[in-house]
Amino acid sequence: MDPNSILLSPQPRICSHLAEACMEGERSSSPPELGRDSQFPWSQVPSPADLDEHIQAKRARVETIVQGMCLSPNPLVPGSIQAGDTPRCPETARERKRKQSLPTQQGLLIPAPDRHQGNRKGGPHVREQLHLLKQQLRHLQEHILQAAEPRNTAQGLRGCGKGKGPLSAKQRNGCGPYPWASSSDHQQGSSKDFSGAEKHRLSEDPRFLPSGAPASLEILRKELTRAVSRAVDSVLQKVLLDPPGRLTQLGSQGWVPESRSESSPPVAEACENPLALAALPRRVQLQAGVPVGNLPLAKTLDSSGYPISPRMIPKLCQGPPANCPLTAPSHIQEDQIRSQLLGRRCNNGHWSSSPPRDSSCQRHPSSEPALQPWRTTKLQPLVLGQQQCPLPFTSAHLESLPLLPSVKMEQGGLHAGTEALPFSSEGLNPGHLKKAKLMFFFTRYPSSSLLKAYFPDVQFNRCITSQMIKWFSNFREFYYIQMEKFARQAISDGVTNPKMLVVLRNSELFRALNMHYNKGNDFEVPDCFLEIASLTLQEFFRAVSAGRDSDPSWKKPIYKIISKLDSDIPEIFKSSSYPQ
DNA sequence: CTAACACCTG
DNA sequence: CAGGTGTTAG
Repeated sequence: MDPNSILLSPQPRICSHLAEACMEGERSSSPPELGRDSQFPWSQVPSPADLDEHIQAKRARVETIVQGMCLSPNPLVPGSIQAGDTPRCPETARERKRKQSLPTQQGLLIPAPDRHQGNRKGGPHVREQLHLLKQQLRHLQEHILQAAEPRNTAQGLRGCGKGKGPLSAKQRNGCGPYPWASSSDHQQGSSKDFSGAEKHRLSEDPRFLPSGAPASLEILRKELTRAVSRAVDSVLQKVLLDPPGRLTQLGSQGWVPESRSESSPPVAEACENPLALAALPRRVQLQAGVPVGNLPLAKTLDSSGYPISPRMIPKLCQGPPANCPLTAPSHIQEDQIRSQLLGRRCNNGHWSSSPPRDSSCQRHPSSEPALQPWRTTKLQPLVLGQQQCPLPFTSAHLESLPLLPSVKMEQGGLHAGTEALPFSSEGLNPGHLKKAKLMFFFTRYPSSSLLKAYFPDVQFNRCITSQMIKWFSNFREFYYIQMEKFARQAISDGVTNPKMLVVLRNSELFRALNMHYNKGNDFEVPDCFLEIASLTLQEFFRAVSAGRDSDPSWKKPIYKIISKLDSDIPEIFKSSSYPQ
């Protein structure tokens, strides 16, 4: 058994890049600069003594962690490494400062396969719910209208429905006219009169308010809007989420002996189900940023890789083409070599509502048979189209709903009617934390402005902002610790080629991360995250292998690289009620 | 001075 | 995860 074959690369689904320009702007304008120390003092040589102490301490810490791992078999990839062969577990490891309670409890994962709360019935059921919600909404609407009667009779609200006036424009042209509609929504012909436009007007057009309008009406209106937003969101989420087979393990096939890593066609193929996906409404395809696989990092390896086939740059939904960083050949100052990394940006984010049917499918670009699925080093890049990507459901649409009431009406109580969502009226709640964690899959270094954009229901102030920034800092800490830990583990396991280190969904590392950021697995971790994770792991591996870790600041270069790999976050996250 | 980051602790 | 600390940079 070749110790080098670890974690084989999953055929990443293509990530879509439908990004929203807005985010782009923010990000680019204020790239996550690792704090102020962008210069990476690693060049400065600390005093020996000092350095030693420092390193010792850190190493001890990591080793402690690693040691913990030693207790659990097959740290990297289940099956790839024998339980017993973790050769050297640092004997020096003491110093259990952090209680890194790495679960390792695979027990938790076991139930995963079947664990989806049976929401797979995305079809009729959901449709019904939606229909119902619509009716209710209509009733409410009528009530409101009656209240406001005096004024808007003239406008004839009824009629405005068809004029998808204002909103239609906003409705993400290109993404389909039914922004908030679920796949099944279209069909409901009748319900159509109650289009987003109508709702939009109702909630936004001030003209509908009786001039002298009782404040209560205003409040009612907002509440209604909000409730509707949430309702729609939740329904959509049900449809979109439905992760029936996520996480199903690939089993030991997760990795493949190096020897065949490049060419042998995976036997386990089996899964391409474009059809299923095709059925989805607007599949949003994605793109993937640049393959991470061959990051030639220090080696200048092939340049083959970024094949971003032009076809891929489709203008998918919203995103102004401009952002398709796919081709980004950016050359970065110092890390010219790693430039490729930087250019990539993946945005996909999908809840892959996973292919309705065979969920357990391993992602393989079915349409691109030519690519060798196993290629650990070349993460299958862009195979375009990809029905693979199960429809991320460009929330773009949704966003318009939930955000309608941009009005920051979080004036204290008043959300009486809505029990469910814990939307905040102040401060951060668990829901926000959860959302932040999921966002971490896309962005490791969110700017405060980005956070503000994605947490519309939060009233930011210094404290809140700091707290959220702190969250991400903590997320990163955990992330990097894991990376270092696994990188060292790989080294001790005899891995020599960093390219062999790829984070797969069935790897221990992935589990650890997923457990931390996505407990419950109710979210499908985007492939781009796996790529970033793989890359991070490789970087740590290289650094440690090269003995760079003797430098007190050896991680900074890695941080810098990673900080540039944030992806765009799916629009749905902008919904204040997102994770529900 | 502040924001943001990393690192350490509890 | 929150606190605390030290650092950097604007």
